[in-house]
Amino acid sequence: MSNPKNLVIVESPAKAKTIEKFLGDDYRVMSSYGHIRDLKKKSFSIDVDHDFEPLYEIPEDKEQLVDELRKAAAKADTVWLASDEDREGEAIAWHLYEVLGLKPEHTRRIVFHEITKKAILHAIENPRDIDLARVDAQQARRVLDRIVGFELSPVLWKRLKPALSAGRVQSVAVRLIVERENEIKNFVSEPYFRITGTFTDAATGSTLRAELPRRLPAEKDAEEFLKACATASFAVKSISEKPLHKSPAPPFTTSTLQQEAARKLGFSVSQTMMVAQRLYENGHITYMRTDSLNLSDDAIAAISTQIKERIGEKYLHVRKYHTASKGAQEAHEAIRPTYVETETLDGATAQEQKLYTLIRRRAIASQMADARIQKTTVEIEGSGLPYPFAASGEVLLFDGFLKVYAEGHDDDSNDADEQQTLPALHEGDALALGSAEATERFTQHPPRYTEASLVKKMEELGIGRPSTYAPTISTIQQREYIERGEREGTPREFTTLTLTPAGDINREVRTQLTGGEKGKLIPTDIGMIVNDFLTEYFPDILDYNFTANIEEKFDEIAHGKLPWNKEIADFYKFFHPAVDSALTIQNGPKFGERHLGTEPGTGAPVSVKIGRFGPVVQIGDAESDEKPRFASLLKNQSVSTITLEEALKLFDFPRALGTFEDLPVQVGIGRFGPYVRHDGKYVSIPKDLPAAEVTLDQAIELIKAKREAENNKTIKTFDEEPDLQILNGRYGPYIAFNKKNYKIPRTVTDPASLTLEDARKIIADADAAPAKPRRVPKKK
DNA sequence: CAGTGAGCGAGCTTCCGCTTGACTT
Repeated sequence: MSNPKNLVIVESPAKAKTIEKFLGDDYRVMSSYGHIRDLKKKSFSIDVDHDFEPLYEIPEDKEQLVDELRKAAAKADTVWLASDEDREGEAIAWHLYEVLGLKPEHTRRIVFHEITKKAILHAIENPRDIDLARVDAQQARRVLDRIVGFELSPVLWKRLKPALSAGRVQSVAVRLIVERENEIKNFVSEPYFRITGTFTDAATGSTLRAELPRRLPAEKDAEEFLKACATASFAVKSISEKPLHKSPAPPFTTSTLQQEAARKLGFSVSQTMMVAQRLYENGHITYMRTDSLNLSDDAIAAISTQIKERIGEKYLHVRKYHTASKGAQEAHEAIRPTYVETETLDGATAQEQKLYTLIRRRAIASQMADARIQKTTVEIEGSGLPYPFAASGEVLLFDGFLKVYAEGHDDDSNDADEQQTLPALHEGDALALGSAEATERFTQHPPRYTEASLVKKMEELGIGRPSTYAPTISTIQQREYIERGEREGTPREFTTLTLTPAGDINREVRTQLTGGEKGKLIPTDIGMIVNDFLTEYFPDILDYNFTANIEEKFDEIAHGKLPWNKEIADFYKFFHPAVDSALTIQNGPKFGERHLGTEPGTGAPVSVKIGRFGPVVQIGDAESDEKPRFASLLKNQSVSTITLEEALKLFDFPRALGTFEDLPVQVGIGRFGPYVRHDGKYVSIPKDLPAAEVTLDQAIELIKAKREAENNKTIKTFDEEPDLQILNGRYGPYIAFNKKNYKIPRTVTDPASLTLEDARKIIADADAAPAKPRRVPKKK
């Protein structure tokens, strides 16, 4: 192997591979894989008494890498530190410099914001020194986060429950979700009526839909209005036309990619990042953790060619986008395809192809012309009616960027009026009413956050970075501060009034599903109580503007106007005393504890609070002679809403119901919720059946159903291979073998017909298939 | 995904931001 004179170090190995191609044999390109040194993992590692000096260490899993970098650096004449130009990148360069023992005369710091040959060569010709002020800003950021995290978390352990956590970013994310939930709880939904009608142009016979722009508050108003419609004569009162321009959205950043992939592809935030990572590693897209909207000149040129050749010259409109989001550091480009002309990826999974197509179309659309739309609004007046109807229609004059890409919307309301094309009309034209209907609607509470809309909000507030959005969301779920909702929605009745041709009102009550919570983020009891605690004792840290304000200080540090440890000292002066006072437990109830009353008979106090293992009801107290008794809350119960009656019922378990087949039947509550126990077997009680009210008959039903399922479980076994079974599971038939389960391909219509050879082949194919995508590690 | 089924506990837990593998559940 040749011995290159130059060593270039970048952060990402995929980037290293690309850059190596641009530089000649004289250059070796290696990757640092992000940070190579950090504060010690387990200890506080900040010397508060000596200017907050940080104690750094090389994490164990980085030692080998650092070793290799050291060796390569020793051999090279010049080491080029090419980490990103943001705060973290500058710090990485500095840590490399320190750890590798580099000398100024052999070291160059270079930066580039796009991975093009031109940009790299330009960077090599324009080296600079490490920007120590910027490094200090990073140290301040790092030290502040450690102080906040490692001083706040133990307060929670002591005051609420062990193993909880708090931090500058995660605690604010939880706060957003808790406060939204409180808004929803306090929201009073009010019904109103919306009137729609269809009209026919008396002259031409063409029809149009119109609606009353105002809501009518009560059913009787709606009814009166409809009745008046029956006898009214209608005519066009006015027509207004206005041209609209719609501009394309900028190319993707991490946060907008996560939002669109959620809306259009149904991906979770972490799923999007995993798929994007694969696309990046395979060279299909640029870096996926970015807050930049910038596209390189080369990319714009390639996209322009693509638009001119494939879509048409009049669709081209070159645009430069500038980042508006708070705290953006723009070390990279926006997310775009590396080769925009590539439409279909070879060997990509369906998910990869879908995400790639989304990225590609969005990037292309960002360089396309505005769409032009003619919007027409027609007012329709009815004689004797207090308010006119309005009909609106859109005509697409020029599709522009919409030809390739239209951005998704968050609102899941079904109020969105579909567009129609209006017939040609003139003022004064007489119209005949075809039908008219009043529909009851309800004012909507603000929507719960989804993962993606939470990311959007976090970005607006400047909390978190592209590399941390997905991990933060999984942290607050692992801590059980929030959970993803599972409910499909609850049915709600609404009234419709229809005007009949005879002029009568036809009243009908219908049902719709409302308030679906699938995938929405909902705070748990622990999340709410931790948030109450933190906002009470640490309002400054939980302030939505805390990060934005402190970022201004970091900027001053980065510009050399403020020593970093001075800033940290100022912060610590107010923060640490707050920690001390939050640690002091005053006498009285535990934080978040609610007293529900007393137990009938004994008179012992009954309270509910967060215990060592989560929400728990306690009867009695430690001071009395009787030992207190405990019972955990059920999944659907909450510390804030549980009643004394419900709490007492939890102590009825395990409850004997009687006997079945001469053996006792019991109802108990286990780790996974309520269950029926009989003959050494357990049967889960369905969620919609209150465990406290299960009767013996119901329990026997459940036991029989379980037996039935057991009987149907085995589809086929093989004498030659007893370990291999074809079974019927909750999700259909599957093959069980060696403690592992295998999906049966859809092409097999009758699993019972599978032979041992068939089954073995399915197993072999599954084992040979590429490793399954990594799953988010579960909490231990 | 494919099944589970305590107990209020003695030695732990925790931050944010950079970046990818190496583990078998």
